[in-house]
Amino acid sequence: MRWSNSFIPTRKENPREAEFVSHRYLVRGGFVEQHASGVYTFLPLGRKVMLKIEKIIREEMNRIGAQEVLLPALTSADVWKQTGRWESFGNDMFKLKDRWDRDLALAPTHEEIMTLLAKEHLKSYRDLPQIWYQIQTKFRDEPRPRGGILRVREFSMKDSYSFDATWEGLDESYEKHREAYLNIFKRAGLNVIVVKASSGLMGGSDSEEFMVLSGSGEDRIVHCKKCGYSANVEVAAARVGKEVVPSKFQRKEKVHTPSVRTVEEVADFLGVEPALIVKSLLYVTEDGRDVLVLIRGDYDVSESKLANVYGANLHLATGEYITKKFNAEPGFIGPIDAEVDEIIADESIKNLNNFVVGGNRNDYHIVGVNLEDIKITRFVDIREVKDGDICLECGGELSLENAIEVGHIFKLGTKYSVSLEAYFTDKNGEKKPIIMGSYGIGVGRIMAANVEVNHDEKGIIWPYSIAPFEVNIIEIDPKKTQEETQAIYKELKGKGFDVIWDDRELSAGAKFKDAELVGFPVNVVVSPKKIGSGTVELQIRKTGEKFDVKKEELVSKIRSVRKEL
RNA sequence: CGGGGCGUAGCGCAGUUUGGUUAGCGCGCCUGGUUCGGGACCAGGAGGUCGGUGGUUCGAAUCCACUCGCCCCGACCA
Repeated sequence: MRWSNSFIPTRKENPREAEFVSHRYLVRGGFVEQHASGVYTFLPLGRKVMLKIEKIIREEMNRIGAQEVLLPALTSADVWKQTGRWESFGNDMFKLKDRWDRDLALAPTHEEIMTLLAKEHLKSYRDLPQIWYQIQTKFRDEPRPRGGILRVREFSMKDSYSFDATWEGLDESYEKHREAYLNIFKRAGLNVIVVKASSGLMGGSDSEEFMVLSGSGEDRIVHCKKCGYSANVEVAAARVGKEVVPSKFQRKEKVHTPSVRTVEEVADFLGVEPALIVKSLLYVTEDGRDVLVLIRGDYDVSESKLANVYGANLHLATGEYITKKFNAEPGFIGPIDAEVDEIIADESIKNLNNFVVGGNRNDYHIVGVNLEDIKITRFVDIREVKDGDICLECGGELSLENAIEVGHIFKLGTKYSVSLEAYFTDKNGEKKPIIMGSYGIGVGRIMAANVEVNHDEKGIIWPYSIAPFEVNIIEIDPKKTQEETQAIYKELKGKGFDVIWDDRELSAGAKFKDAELVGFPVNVVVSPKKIGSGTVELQIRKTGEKFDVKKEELVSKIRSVRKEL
């Protein structure tokens, strides 16, 4: 491809709205352009990168015996209603009506549609196992799109689904995907860590996420440097890190604490550490039961963990509700004599003695309280892990880091096959629900995460495998070296390199800047001076190395150097 | 949904506080010429319903109301 004939609209300046590195560079490099909030156009370079990522994905999926299909994006509402996700997705799903006033949805994922296909055709244990996948556009009406292409409302996703007759079979399909995913991310130039995750709206038992560590990520993951334990903070478990100094309160008594509400204020006022305060939070379950949740003052409740105990639709009670129920404002409520349906406690308060709780009366707290003073129904782990907590596996110290989720795999089990009645007949003639898994990769996320991780102040540094072009020929003075450059271009093309030839009538500096911004891994500089003696210059984007190479050795040199890129 | 910020030429911005002739600057674009190893130079040129609607005023990019769009933070942690 000659650059002079290409559509590569690079820009010198950052777009006004772009704050994330990947957003800035992908727009400035002419890869993508914004159409609306969370909706992007892919320009030729962006499209090329996406296709290269897809090629890697297809190769690795095919390698585990998966077969590619393409399901509709425009779907009828019925299936979603059958599995309950018409409601549970709620506003996250783009819903529309056709001219007959029938409900339709733009699919945010495809468990339902894929299960229907399986139901239709997988009737016998002899038909199993199967793995089907597609690479397709998904639509999710995100409450807040973010970071350019990192969180969008229309995006390309590789999703696959496994269908097995046995639980062992599911384990195998899951393992195959896990391996394939590790290969895919590695080949696409990403270091991922696999973390235990919450399965959320997908349902099912086990799930793991593939995470790329990056400050721009919106997920928080817990990581143990000693043993490698990793989990999304939504599900991570740990031992409390900091022990509490013995309490100075020797007996239980009510203390006047005027206008002292938050844990920090109470701790300050009483002259104790926040860990000695037991926070009381009132939650209301889906069926309207009041649950008082107790947790050590220096910790936060993890609502995703709580949701795993009580179901997704649990919510924190409003201030008015609390005031009405307790006759005390939030900030002064506590577990002693509380009239609620259940009191549960996080394990963090198990070893506390003579601690402080709200007095269930405005401007009062109770000090010197012990566990036997409270009617706790059960202890559960509902605490969000903090930096410095202790690893349950090895006793090492845990740290929290931000990460971008690029893949997620689920053992779904029979949730969808049961609700959509996808049964097969086993060896003994018995009808059984197909056992399923579902597995997703965000194609655009791979692209964006790559830029977040691989860049410098000059621009993007693409890994060789997914670069928009592998080699860029920078011609310093197009009028003087046309024939020689064309010969080099043809040779590289002939040897199978994906190469672009920057033949534009621009100053050398401008071409270098563009090359660095767009991020070609290998640049070949052809100048009148050097070509006379039969040499060209090679520039390696990743290392910044520059060195002269004889024309005849160019191909072999690039071949040897690309292995490192 | 709550909070904050922004919308002026293709892109990035100034001008808005304190209303006043033809709305500026840089980059990009077009024409001609000179250049050609780090975003070249000279000369000439094109390009704007100042997000939209309504209002105040002799007069609105500027003031008021409504509205559309975009970005960032947060979404009840007592």
